[in-house]
Parts: sequence; C-alpha cells; structure tokens
Amino acid sequence: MELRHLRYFVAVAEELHFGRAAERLGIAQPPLSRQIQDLEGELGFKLFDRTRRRIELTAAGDVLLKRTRDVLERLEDAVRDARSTSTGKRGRVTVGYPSSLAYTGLVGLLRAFRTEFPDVELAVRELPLAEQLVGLTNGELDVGFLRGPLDGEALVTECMRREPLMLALPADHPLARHKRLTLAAVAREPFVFFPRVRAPAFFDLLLSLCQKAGFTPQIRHEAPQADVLSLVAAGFGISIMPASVREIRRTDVAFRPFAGAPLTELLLAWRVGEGSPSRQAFIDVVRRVGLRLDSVL
Amino acid sequence: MELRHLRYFVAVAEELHFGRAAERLGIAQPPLSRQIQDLEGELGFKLFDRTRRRIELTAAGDVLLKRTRDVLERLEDAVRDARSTSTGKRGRVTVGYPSSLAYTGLVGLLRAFRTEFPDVELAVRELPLAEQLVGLTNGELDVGFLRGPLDGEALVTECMRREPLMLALPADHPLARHKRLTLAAVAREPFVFFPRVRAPAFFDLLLSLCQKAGFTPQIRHEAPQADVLSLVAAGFGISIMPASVREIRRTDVAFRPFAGAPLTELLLAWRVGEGSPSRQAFIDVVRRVGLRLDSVL
DNA sequence: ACTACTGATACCTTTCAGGTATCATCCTCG
DNA sequence: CGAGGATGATACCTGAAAGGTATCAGTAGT
Repeated sequence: MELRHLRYFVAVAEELHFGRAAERLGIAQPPLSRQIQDLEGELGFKLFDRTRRRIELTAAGDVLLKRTRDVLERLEDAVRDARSTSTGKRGRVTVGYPSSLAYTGLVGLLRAFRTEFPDVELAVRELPLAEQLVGLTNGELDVGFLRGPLDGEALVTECMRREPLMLALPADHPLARHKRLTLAAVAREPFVFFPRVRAPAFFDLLLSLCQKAGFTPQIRHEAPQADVLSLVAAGFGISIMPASVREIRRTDVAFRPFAGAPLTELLLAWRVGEGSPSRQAFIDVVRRVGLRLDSVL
Repeated sequence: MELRHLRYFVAVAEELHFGRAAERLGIAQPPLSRQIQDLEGELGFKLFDRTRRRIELTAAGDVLLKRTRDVLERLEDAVRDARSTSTGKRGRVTVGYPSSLAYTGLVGLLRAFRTEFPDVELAVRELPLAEQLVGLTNGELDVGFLRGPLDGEALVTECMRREPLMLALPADHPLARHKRLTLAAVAREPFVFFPRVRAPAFFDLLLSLCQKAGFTPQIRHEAPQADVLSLVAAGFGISIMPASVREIRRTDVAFRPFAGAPLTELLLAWRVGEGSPSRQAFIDVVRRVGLRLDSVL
C-alpha cells in the first residue's frame, strides 16, 4: 500500500464517482479504478459497493475514510513541523555561559532571541569554561560563551566583545584611592582567584601577567567565579577581572585599570560541522544583536 | 512522497546505517540511498547529516521520525479497524421491532448477539410496522422484525416464528369460560384495535377474518399496540392477537384460540442488496439462535 | 600507506502506474 | 420497450521510476 492508494481512495470516497475523482486527481478513470481494486485486493475487503448506478462506501470503507483523512492530515503536520525545525523555527538550543555574563548582556540577548524564535526552547546553563568545553564537545551544549584564550580546541569561535582586564579590590582598600595602578604595586597583596581547573588557560594568563610584572601572586583563597567578587569585597584579597564585571556595580568593590592590562576576548563558540538549525538561528541572532550590556541593577 | 519513502526513512533512521537498513528492507543499498535523497529533495531539507563515517539524524529528521512512526502506526490501526468492520466484528446495527416482541424473544436474542459481537453497537427501536417499512427503505433501519403479511415491498424476509392468532378478552368476561371460541361468537362484542395506519396489511387481515365470519367488527377504541392489552383488560372490548402475546402473562386478560384462526408470521426483514457486515452478522445470529421466548416475568 | 568500510554515482533491467480504446451494464427518456 | 448516454471494468500499450549490479570516493583504523 502506498500513499497514492490512500489519496485516490479519499478522492473517490468524497466524490462517490470514479470519473470526477479521476478528474480531480488529474489522471484518467481506468487507472483510478485499477488502483482502487488493487487497494481492495491488498486489504482483503471491499471499500465500495458498486451495485446500481451509484457507488457507495461500505461500512469498512467508511471507517477507513475517516481514519485515512486523519492519517493524511497528521502526515502533513509532521512534514510542516519538521520543516519548521529545519529552518530553526522550532527546536531547542542549549547555551552555556560564564557567571560574569549573567549581568552583562545575556538577558537582552535571550530576550531578542525569544522574540524572533518563540517556538525554540532555550536552555541556558551557567558553567565554568572547562565544563563548557566538555559540553560543547560531547553535544550537551549547542553554543557556549567563554573567555579566551582557547588552546586549540576543535571549536569555531567568534569574538563577541573585547575588553581589558582590571584590578578588583575592596572599596576601602588604600590602593583604591589611585585612579590607575600597576601590577607591581599589588605584588605583595593577597589574591583571590577561581580554581585553575575551571579555566586553565585564563588562569595561566593571569599568572603569566604577574610573572611578567616580576612576582608570583599569593593566592590565599579560591572561590567559584561568582563568589570571588564577594571575597574581594569582604577584604580577603584582590583579584583580576574583565572590565565588564563592573556592570554589576557593587559599591564595595573598586575596579581599577592597570598598566599593561591585556584585552581579553569573550568568545561565542560551537562545535565544528553541521549543527541544529536552531543553533544556527541562535548564532545569527547573536551576530546581529551582539552582547549589549543589560540595563539592569 | 509515498509510504515507501517513509518506511525507508524510518529504517535508516533506526539503523543509522544505509547498508543494514537496506538489508532489513530487503533491497540493495544504492536504491535506498536514492530514495532517501529523493525524499530529502521533495521535502526541501536534509534528514541526515552524513558528515564523518557515521550518519546521524538532523533536528528536522528527528522530528519527522517521531511523527512518522506515529503516522504509520495509526495507519495500521485504521486498516485493522476497517478490517474488523468488514467482517462485522465492529460497526452498528439498527433493529426495529414491534412492541409485542419486547417480552417474547428479543432480549435473549440481543444477549446472544452481544456475546458474540461485543464491539458492534446495537440500536433497537420499538416501531409499528408502517414506520419500520419506511426505516428499512430509507436505510434508517438495518433490519426489522415485523408481522406479515407484507404486500410486495422490496425487502428480503425470513420467517422467524409462525403462530396462530388468538382472541384476547377480559379475564372476567363471560366468554372467557370457554376453552375455544369462534369469531361468530364475538360478533356483537366491542373491539379494541390498533390504528390501521400502523400496520394496514395486518389490520386488513383481521377485518377480512371477521368478514368471513359474517360480521364487521365494532371498533370502539383504538390504541397503540402495547396499550391494546390494557384496554382489553379494563373491559373496553376484545381483540385479536398473535399467540406469543400470552407470554406477557397478564392475569387480567384471557387468550382463547378460535376456529379458523390463521397462522401469522413474524418476519425478519431487510433491504435487498449489500448491507453492512454488521447487519449480516446480526442476521446470521438470528438465524442460528432464533427467537426463543425469554424466560422473564 | 594501506585496507576495509561506508555512502554516492552510473547505468541497466524490470516493474507498474497511467494512458487509450473498448466493453458491459444500467438508467433514462421518448 | 428500444435507443442512447452515462458509468465503471477490462485489455493492452507506454513510459517513468524503483531496484539491481558494478564501481567510485572518502574516511577511519591499522
């Protein structure tokens, strides 16, 4: 049995006239008769009573007609849905992001995406860089925002934002009086960093900065990214962070530029090769909308 | 698009391997590849990512797979249901019957039918003969039980029961003392009959019986079939009824045979030509089980 | 680098859907 | 009641396309 048989059957059942049904289907009457006969033969029961001049549906034919209409309709829906999915109008995107992005652009971006693709399910997960790399590689994440540099992963990256690193220190710290600082000036201060495993390349970048300034930082405390700021505010030490973290606007932490502060890149990354259309749609929106700082807090 | 494409697609999607899918389908691999390509071409989007050594479903393909499985399943169900209908295992039968049958065989018959065809919907309607004829002709009734004689309707009939007519008179009527009567004996009694339009042929049969006995009955009261008995019981007059009405066992009505009482036939009737398989199943059951008197009251 | 495996391509064969001509039947109408 | 027209079925032919065989091309694993 093929869809052809079903389509023909529905046409004949609706017209109750082989000639008109054939015309509607754009074929001649004899082949239509034969296809219906073939269908009846395969099914093993009659669909039409051909007694008298007019044909009419048998009880079985009537049942099959109703059900077949439903089946054909569902099939059309299925194709429509699949097509929507193929153009990214439907689907699911899983996005990873570092904690620093929560207040500095992510919300506006997600809002823009949802406006344009309301039927795409969005799953956002705050993850440290290392876990994002794992997720992107094994397919758990479709895209990730992460801070460079990356050392040779099989990922496509696009730079979304370029910003200098800044020194973060308690607002009441003596050095906070200076508008600008040098790394050498804070060589003897205790530092608060995130655990190296969370983002080794970025961690090593910070270390090498200190090395170049002629010292090795005393790392007194480690904390998940989001909590580093609180530890700094509480006076446990100072830290080095991307400039956008200022946007959180904590009054108990002072951000100060320092000499030789490198630019870091916030990257949008995804696995090479074909991805879901929804992923592509998300990437397109990010490219178009960018990471405008959210006007919150 | 044909079912073939869908079946092939499901096979490939499940195996994720053209070779194995082709083997499972019993065809060679190249035609399978081509059919999938054709399907993708017609749909306008890719169903599989063929990057690397292994193929995998695209997001759209995944959507289509789930939906297609559902569609194919529903189609199978539809065919199964239609087949059940074609063999009378499913469907609907509308049965007409005269009020006299309610206590004299119908219940047992319906019980037997329901046991054998639990999925066939039964609609039974108590109808006077005239309305049954209309219903049988226009298709509202599939089968009808009715009392002969019939004058030349386009119906197939089978005699289910043959029984004599009897005189029905109030239990306390003086004539009720006799075991047997003659029509002539009741010539001067008032009669209670049903309205002629309800069953003209049967009505005329009764009239002609009286004529042959040498009198014209005084019809004092008319009543719908079921109520005739009550009027007789109440002493409004006497009536003539088929013997099986005795089964109602009213103690206030006496039934007496009379000389020259003709046999009447209770017929099962249906319209000529192909009917629903359910109708045929019903007729078969009636033939097999017959109209055994119900053991009720 | 070589081999084995996978899907794609090229080309041929065969099947069958669809076309034309015609038949059988039944209904209608004079 | 006979003629004509309408309807679905049958017979037979043609062409598109489904399926087969042989082979290519790319990749992974040794």
